[in-house]
Amino acid sequence: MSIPEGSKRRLVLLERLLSDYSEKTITSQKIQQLTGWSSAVVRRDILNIDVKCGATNGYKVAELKEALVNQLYDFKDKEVKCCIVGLGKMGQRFLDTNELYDSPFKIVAGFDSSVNKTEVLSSSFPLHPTPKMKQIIQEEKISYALLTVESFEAQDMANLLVESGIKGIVNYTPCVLSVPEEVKVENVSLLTALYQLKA
Amino acid sequence: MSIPEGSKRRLVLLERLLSDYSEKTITSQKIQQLTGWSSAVVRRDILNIDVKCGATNGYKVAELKEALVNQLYDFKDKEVKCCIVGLGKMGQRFLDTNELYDSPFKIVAGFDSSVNKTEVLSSSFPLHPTPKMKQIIQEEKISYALLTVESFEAQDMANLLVESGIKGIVNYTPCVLSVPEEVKVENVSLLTALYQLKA
DNA sequence: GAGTGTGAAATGCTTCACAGCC
DNA sequence: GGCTGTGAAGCATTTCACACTC
Repeated sequence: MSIPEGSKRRLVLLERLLSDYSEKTITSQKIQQLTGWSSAVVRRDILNIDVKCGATNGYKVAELKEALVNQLYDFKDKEVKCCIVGLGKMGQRFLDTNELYDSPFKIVAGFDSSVNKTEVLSSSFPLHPTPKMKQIIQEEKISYALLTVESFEAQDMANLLVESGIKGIVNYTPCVLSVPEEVKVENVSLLTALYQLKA
Repeated sequence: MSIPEGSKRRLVLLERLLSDYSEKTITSQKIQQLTGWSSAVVRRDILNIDVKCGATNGYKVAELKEALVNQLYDFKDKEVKCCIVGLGKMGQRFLDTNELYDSPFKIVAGFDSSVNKTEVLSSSFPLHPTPKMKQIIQEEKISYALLTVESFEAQDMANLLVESGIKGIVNYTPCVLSVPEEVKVENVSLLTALYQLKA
């Protein structure tokens, strides 16, 4: 049984929400109040994951959260490897980020076409020139990429990532990437986000 | 006539796509190839905006793009004002960004709870302590905010933004924000994006 | 009694298929 | 002839409403 797209999007956010929810239980109405999704939608969404933890007085937060994590994400590997592609200003900010601290995700490599960048910059993980990308992604079994290159090379780098077997791309460029269906893309460029808000 | 949610999301991306498309015309099939949306969906989406520019040999790119911009966004003001809320590491990177260069959006103010930050940091736009936020957002008619504070104060700052009359928030925190229906939120935190990819 | 879990109805979105147009 | 524009059918999601559980 595959979970519908919209439902999945909400469930991921629900998991995020529960991560900093301090009560022991939560009702679908409370979730409605916090998120704006109708309580009926919330109950349907939760029906999509295989859990019975809410027969009365709302859902048990801990159980619900655990079920979400188990069924939404498949974390048999404790560590999910990521890499940065593009070490200009946009990419450099991830060199010493702690945004992923305490999460299953970990940045394990950086790439840039300019050898200058990869040699001069320093970080807690190795930096490589682009020609080594495919080899390293495959050897290290890197799952996801942060695409932080300039627009003009965004699609080329995306192609290279696809060819390397990447599973998903967090797209920091304002470009619309063309990738095969099995590769997922999340568009997070500031410009695109602002256009989405305004529309 | 209000454009459905999913359709709107695609149309914004279509506008982005056309922005760096060099041919004079484009067919729905070509768009399908580039984006993965079926050509029928593309034609339906375009039906939602009021334009007839494709009777043969595909759509005229220039006309289509113009119609998209006109009907998706309401740019009677040439400049759409934005502000940064939170001037820690996450926010500082926007102090000298050129990501919005050549776009209608412009960052015109920054806020932080620490007077230390607002006085020491320098940027091309003024930085203010949080207590002045409401006043300045209203005086300057700021439409959108980039929320780059730490998680623990994310919801409080969101509340303050709502109270100030903000129209939308680009949410760089991994928190799920509770805001009234009329305020839009785009979630672009790295962590949330990675979870969305994995689900 | 309050709130979930879930058939069944209502709605909305996507696909189909084809007439019409350049 | 190729491609759009669009009714109508098909499918998916959301809402409703209520039996059921604690």
